[in-house]
Amino acid sequence: MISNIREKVNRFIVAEMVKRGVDGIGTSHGDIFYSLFKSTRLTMADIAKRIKKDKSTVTALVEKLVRLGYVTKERDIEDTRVVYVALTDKGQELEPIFEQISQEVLNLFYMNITETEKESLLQILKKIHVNF
Amino acid sequence: MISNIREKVNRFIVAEMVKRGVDGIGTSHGDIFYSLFKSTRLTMADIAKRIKKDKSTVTALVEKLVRLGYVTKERDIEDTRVVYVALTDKGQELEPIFEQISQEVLNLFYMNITETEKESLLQILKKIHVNF
DNA sequence: TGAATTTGGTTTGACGTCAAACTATAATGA
DNA sequence: TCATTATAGTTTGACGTCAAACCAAATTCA
Repeated sequence: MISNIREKVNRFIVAEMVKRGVDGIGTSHGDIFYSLFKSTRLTMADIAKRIKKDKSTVTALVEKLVRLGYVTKERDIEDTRVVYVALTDKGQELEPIFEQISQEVLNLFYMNITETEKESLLQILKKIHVNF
Repeated sequence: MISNIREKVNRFIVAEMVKRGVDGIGTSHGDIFYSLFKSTRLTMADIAKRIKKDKSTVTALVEKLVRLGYVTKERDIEDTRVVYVALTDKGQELEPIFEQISQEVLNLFYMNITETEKESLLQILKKIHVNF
């Protein structure tokens, strides 16, 4: 059921994005956006850590965002190994849309769920999470 | 958190299988095994429906199980379009191992979770599930 | 200083996944 | 009967994902 919920939520999010004209990006790209909304610029390693994906995965994900014009990559001058990723204007523009979808997802997610159930759920999931 | 739990559970399962000498198969293959433990033989479409994956995905998954010697494919004689998938002896042998891992996962999953919490969790997740 | 090690990223290969196009066979209906 | 439509699977192409190998630059330390 957990797998199923996750799957459905992901599909829902992607569908909502498409509905708002944001096509070709998935929830992992969304995670990168969220990180960048909070930080203006991040290194590849930073992103990998925050979105909990392998660094090689991040290379591919960011590459796509660059291709779509949402972010830019720039090498650090001091340490030429590191690459900074930052949002373009086009990328920035997605923030309100993401915020909107995020709210929508949460509302739908907790629809018909009482506040105490919500608390309870979080508590239990947290326990399960540490079990593994 | 839900994504995270799912991910961790999957990893745990795969690791347990490797630990028991079952290497190279993932949880989706596991789903196919479970279906076949219950049904002796299934068509590709049957499997797709049960494990909720695209039929082309099933083609690939089953192909791998064939390659590893766990299942066989056989065309129906009456309707030559349909293909039956069935476990080999080597495949059958995995049943107890799967059962064992399944128990282990459940135990770990619900560790430190009371029976009422468990009930509650199921109830809430079910609600969320229908929300989407 | 110069070699060894560490660190940041990319490349490559494998794989699960889906959607769309395709093939082949069955079933339907005019 | 034969053309149309439906059904079962496979193929192909794209993509996210990881691990391992790799490259290049920085750091450490002998």
